[in-house]
Amino acid sequence: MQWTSWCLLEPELSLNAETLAEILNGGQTFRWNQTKDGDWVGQWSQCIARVRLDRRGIVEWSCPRKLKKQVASEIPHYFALDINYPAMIDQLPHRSDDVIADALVRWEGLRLLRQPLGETLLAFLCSSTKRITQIKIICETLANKFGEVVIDQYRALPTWAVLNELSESALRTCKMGYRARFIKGTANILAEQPNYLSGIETLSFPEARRALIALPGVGEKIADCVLLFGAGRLEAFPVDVWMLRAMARHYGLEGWKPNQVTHFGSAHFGPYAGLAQQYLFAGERKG
DNA sequence: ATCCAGGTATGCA
DNA sequence: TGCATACCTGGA
Repeated sequence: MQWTSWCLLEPELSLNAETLAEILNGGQTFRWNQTKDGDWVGQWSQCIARVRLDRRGIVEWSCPRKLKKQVASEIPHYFALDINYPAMIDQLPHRSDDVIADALVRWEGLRLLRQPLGETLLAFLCSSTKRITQIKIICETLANKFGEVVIDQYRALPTWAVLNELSESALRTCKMGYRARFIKGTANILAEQPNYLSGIETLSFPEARRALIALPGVGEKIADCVLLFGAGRLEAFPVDVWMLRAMARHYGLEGWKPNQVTHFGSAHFGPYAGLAQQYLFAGERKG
């Protein structure tokens, strides 16, 4: 396959290799893999792209020639280059909170990708009690078995319409176990209510969260992940076991329940709590 | 080998 | 409302 030459992402994104790995392979997306030269290759919707750092630590990208037009127009949105990160980061309580202040330095340049809502929902429905590597394998298997070819061996994740045509046992061949029932149930609802997902974008945060939780297999944690990673709702503060550990350690919240921690997070970090969550999460995984 | 994982739904106090 | 327990199974 023919790839375009490398170009800089604009406006420029400056970060170190560890932070780039955290963005692409830290658990917000499951569709990026590192090649032997250290480049990253990833997919979202009908896009395929490569990403790497230049000598100065600035992110550059390339894509299959045939997709140049589409990827060029979508990649700025995907990497949220139109979002004013310095302004958002400045609204986090870094002046009074050394934990977040340190994390902002340690993971400078960390950001939330803006992923397609349907794909984000699918990936996180597969995520319960699974490690990142396993979630990636499930997504890859789903794409390989049931996804549409984009180019050559690259296949997109199956659409919800396609998923709705599959049997639970067909889904189980993708190594997802009991999660197949949830995907089947959700696919059924989305097929009967074609505007369900797009409608979520128009709802207030609490309403959107409730609408997601109404889907089988979606609880509070997955709903918050879908809102944060797939709907640009930066006030979402997903709390999983990692975040429970991080918040217990840094803020003395030993023994708190997940929804108590969610409440603490939004009260303490404010409208961009999800961004703070991402910084703390990176630190908890990597120390 | 065998154990457990980035949760959710369900049933029972 | 709150807390156990089952649910699948691949990969560490």
